[in-house]
Formats: sequence, structure tokens, C-alpha cells
Amino acid sequence: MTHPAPRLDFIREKVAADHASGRFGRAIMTRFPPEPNGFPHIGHAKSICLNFGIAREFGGTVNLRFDDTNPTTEDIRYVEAIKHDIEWLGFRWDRELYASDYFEQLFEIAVGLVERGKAYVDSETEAEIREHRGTVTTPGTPSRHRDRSVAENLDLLERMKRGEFPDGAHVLRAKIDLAHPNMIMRDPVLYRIRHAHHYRRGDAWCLYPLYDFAHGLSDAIEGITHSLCTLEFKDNREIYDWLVREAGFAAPPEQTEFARLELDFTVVSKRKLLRLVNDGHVAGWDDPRMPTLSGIRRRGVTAEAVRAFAEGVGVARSPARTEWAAWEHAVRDDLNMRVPRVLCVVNPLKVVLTNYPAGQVEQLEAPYYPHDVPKTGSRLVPFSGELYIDRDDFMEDPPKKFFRLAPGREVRLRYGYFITCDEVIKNGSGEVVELRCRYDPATRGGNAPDGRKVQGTIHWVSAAHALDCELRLYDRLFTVADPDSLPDGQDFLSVLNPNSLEVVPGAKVEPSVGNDPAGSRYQFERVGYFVSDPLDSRPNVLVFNRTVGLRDSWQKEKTRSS
RNA sequence: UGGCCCCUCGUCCAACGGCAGGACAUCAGACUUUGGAUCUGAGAAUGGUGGUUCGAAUCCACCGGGGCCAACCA
Repeated sequence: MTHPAPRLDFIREKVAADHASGRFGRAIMTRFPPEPNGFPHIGHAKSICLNFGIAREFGGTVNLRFDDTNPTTEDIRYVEAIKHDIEWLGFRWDRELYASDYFEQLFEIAVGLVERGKAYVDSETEAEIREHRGTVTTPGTPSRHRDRSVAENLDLLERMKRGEFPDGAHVLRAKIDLAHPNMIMRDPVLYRIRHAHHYRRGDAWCLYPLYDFAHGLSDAIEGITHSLCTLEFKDNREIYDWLVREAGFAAPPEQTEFARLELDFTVVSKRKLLRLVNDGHVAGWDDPRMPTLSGIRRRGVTAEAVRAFAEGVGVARSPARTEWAAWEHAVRDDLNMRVPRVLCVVNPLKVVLTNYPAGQVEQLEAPYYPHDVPKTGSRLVPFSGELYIDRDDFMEDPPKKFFRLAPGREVRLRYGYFITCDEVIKNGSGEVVELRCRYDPATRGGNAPDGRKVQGTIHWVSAAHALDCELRLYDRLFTVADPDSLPDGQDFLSVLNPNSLEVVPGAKVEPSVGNDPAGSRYQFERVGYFVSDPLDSRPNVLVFNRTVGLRDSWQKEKTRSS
């Protein structure tokens, strides 16, 4: 029995070739290198799946390395969140490492560079350095300190490390080429002085390496074989290669770039996500509208769905955004096979069954799963002469294709009886407040002995038995597909969706869910997938988050005809 | 504007000089005690112009479009 060869993406092809040829002389080793300055989001999930997946597939290992080189923006809180989210996603790392643990080794490499005339201490101001770097069309000009002697550079570097100078007094720069067409190569800054407390190294250092210096060298120190990153680091590869070569690493890691994951109607820039949190546009990093893994999780999405989505999007080199529908499909596809169906009425409309025996209550057996989901189980749902149905399921003057309840129409109550609407009761302002209906006792369970059919089946709850609950109906956070590219510098906050959260305080859910633990997932039949809020939902204060609505061809029909 | 990268159905990804395929989306139908799910079918693409070649989505050139780079961020 042979399996069709899985189609490899361009990165896996490369890894497979290197693995087969033994190019590195060591096992495949990848790494996931987050900076602990924010919560991981759906874009990180793609990178995590790639790096951890490749290590697993090729019998290699994967390092979780925090690129913690900027103490002023980083926090231990974020490293905990990152670790938690990776585990939640279903991956585990072989080694937990920190770039800050390499500070001593990195510094020795810097000293070596200085000794060989490949780096120098620059004492120009930040503004001067920027100005002297030139522009993309004009070459830069050398700093007046560029030709300091090795001895002077060494002395200065050592004193920088000892803390003799204030922030910004000096930096260490690589000595490459101020006229280089790649701006990254115009004598990049390697170290800056920061008298700041590091959450890991305390006050041991006041000299911190920059990304370009720390990242590639950290990869090389660890023996990484394949260093995978996103497209915007393409230009940085040149300094990466320059540094590992200068540092003398044999069989150094190879950097390969791929397009990051971007999703319609959301943003994945940590800067923007931080702003949403800090400015209070969302309730926090784990707000269910956020594309963070913690937000997605609280929204009710499973790790399996996130992985399926990340894998489904693919790995390529062309910058791309994925449609929202692809995301919703991954979420529904997973939940469909996983969660029990229960009944919940969003906007209750009272229905009185005029011919139902007064005071009678029946317990109707209702399966948790439909015929096409291979799971079993059922519960009893109370039925009585006073019910609630959803307001959307009744129209006084229905259009032709409306299959639900209307005056004189008969519908099936899911798992219950056929009912026919006889009378519509309105209040003083003409608003429908109650329906008087007749039920057919012969249709118990939902089938008519005489074989007659009904067009529609609607959900319902027994008024006396239903539990009150709050529904949080989440929708996309932005009103436009690409909040990252707005006309003439318009701020992304201006396209926030004001209706991204609708709180429905008075919904009615069947009593069977009353004691389920917080975090339980359901499909509310004909409405959508919901999860009881892990933080706010309690037995007598039920709160449900809408993970995603059901596909709705009636909605489609309505918009088509209007 | 200098350098680099990218461009295949509406969207995302394949096809690696030899029949342009899959997924999502869309449309039509079947089935249905969820207007859900499932099943069947359909429509839908190689940015443009030249060149190389028996043969080009694939190689080359130019044009067009998009992206990244001028933090002591990553």
C-alpha cells in the first residue's frame, strides 16, 4: 500500500534535500524565535506549525528561543503567554532558550570583530548616524569615528560594557560599506547602550545587541540548520550571512523567508494589536475578537482548527491575504464533527399552544448529534404549552421563499410537534408580542402519521424551563478586508467595526446545559457555534460567546432579493 | 527614485521545459426533522509584449502591477 507522496512546499523541499544529502552533518534543527513583547497571534501559528512541523517530520529538533534583546519593551508576562499558547496549539519544544543567555558569548564575538578591524565604536548621535546612512538612492558617508584604532575601539567597547557611558553615547557598528545598495549593510549598529533592567539578566548588562547581531549568531551557536522567517527579513539575510561567516561558524544555518499569514478583516502587526489593547478598543489580549491565539481560544476555536487553517493556507513566497471565508470554514469544519447540538432562542417570542393540556409537561428525547456526525448521545428536553421561538422565525407577511412560521402556516418544532399559527397578538404600538398556535398531538417527535410534510423546522425552548443567558455575538473586528492599506495614511482605527460585539442579555437556552463547565462548546441549532465564556460564565450566570455563525443560505437569499 | 523579492481561477496553494490541478468561495441540482452537514455537477486563471525551444505558467529581456529596506525595533 503506497500513499501518494505529500506535496511539499518549497521550504520542506529544501529541508528534505538537505536532510537527504547530509549537508549540515547534523540532524535538522529549527527554532521558533519570538520576541516576548506581545501575545502570539494567528500569524505566529503559521510559523509555529512550520518550524515544529518540520522538526517532527524530519526527525529533528526544535528550539524555543526568546529573542529578548530589547529590555525596554519585553516582559516575562509575554514569555509565559507564548509558552502557554504553543503548548495549547499542541507542540512541545526540545529546548527552551534565551538569546540573553548568549550575551557573554556574543560579546566575545564582537570583540573579535573589533580586533580584526571589522567593527568600530561610533560616537555620533542617533540623528547623525541616520543622516549619514544616506537614502535608498544616495550613498551614505563615513562617520568621523570610522577609522579609530583597534586599541581605542577595544578600550571604548570595554568601558561601554562596564557602564561608564550614558545611553546613546556610543554604539558598536560593523565596518562594511556606507555605499552598499542594501541599506542593512551600511555599517549596521550591533550594540547599543541601555541602562535598563532585563527581566532575565537583571542589571548584569547595560550593553544590548540588536536583532541583526543577536539573531543569526544565536542560530549558529545553537546549531540551527534551517532558520525560517518572514519575507520582511529578506534584506537582513545578507548581514546574517556576513556575521556567521566572520564569526567562523562551520556549516552555518541557512535563512529562508516565506510570506507571513495575513487574514482579511484583521491585523497581525504586534504594534497595532498592542494599540487595540492599550487604547481599550478591545477588552484585552484575549478579547475574542482579537486574532491572538488567546483571543481565538476564548472565542471557542480549537487548536486543531487553527492548525488545519495554518496548514491549509500553505507556505509560499508571494505576499498574500487569506479570505475570511477560509478561516470560518476551518472553524466550522472542526466544530461540526465535535460539538453537541442544543436549542437556544436568541430573541424570544412567546408562543402559546391553545390546545395543549393546561399544566402538562413532556420530556422529549433529542439526540445531541445529527445523523451524519458519528457520535451518539441524547438528552431530555422539556416541552409545555408555553414556548419561546426566535423572532426571526416568524413573519406576519412572509416573502415567497420564507419557510418558517407565519399566520396560517405550519412548521415543525425541532424534535417536537408540528404547530400552526392561528393568531398574532400585538401590543399598543403594533409590535408582535405573542403567537397563538395549535399543535398536532399526532406529530410528536416531528413526523406526521398522515405523511404530510412541512417546509420548515424551527428551534424553541419551553418558557417555564428555559435558562436565561447572555449571548456575546462577535463579528469581524474591522469593516474593510485590508485595514493595513488604507487611502492616504488613514488610521486603521477608523475602520474598526462598531458592531464587532453585540451583547444579547435576554436569550433563552434549554436547561440541559445549566451545569456544564465553563468553556463547553455547542452548536445552537440553526444559530451558530458557541462556547460558554471560560472566564465569565457560571452555573447561574450563563454567558456564551459566538465562535462562528452557521452558513446561512436564507440570509443569502434575502440579500439577493433586496 | 537605488537594491532585493513577488505576480497561475474571486481567494490561497500546486504543476520544477511536455494534458494547468486542489482547497475555499460562487452557481445549479440531490438529500435533509438544522435554510446546517453531506453528495453530484458547473463556471472560473498563467499580468503584457517580445525572444529561446519541437514544445514555455516554467528559461531570457523589457514593460506593467504589488511588497520589503533609509529604528540605537524585531
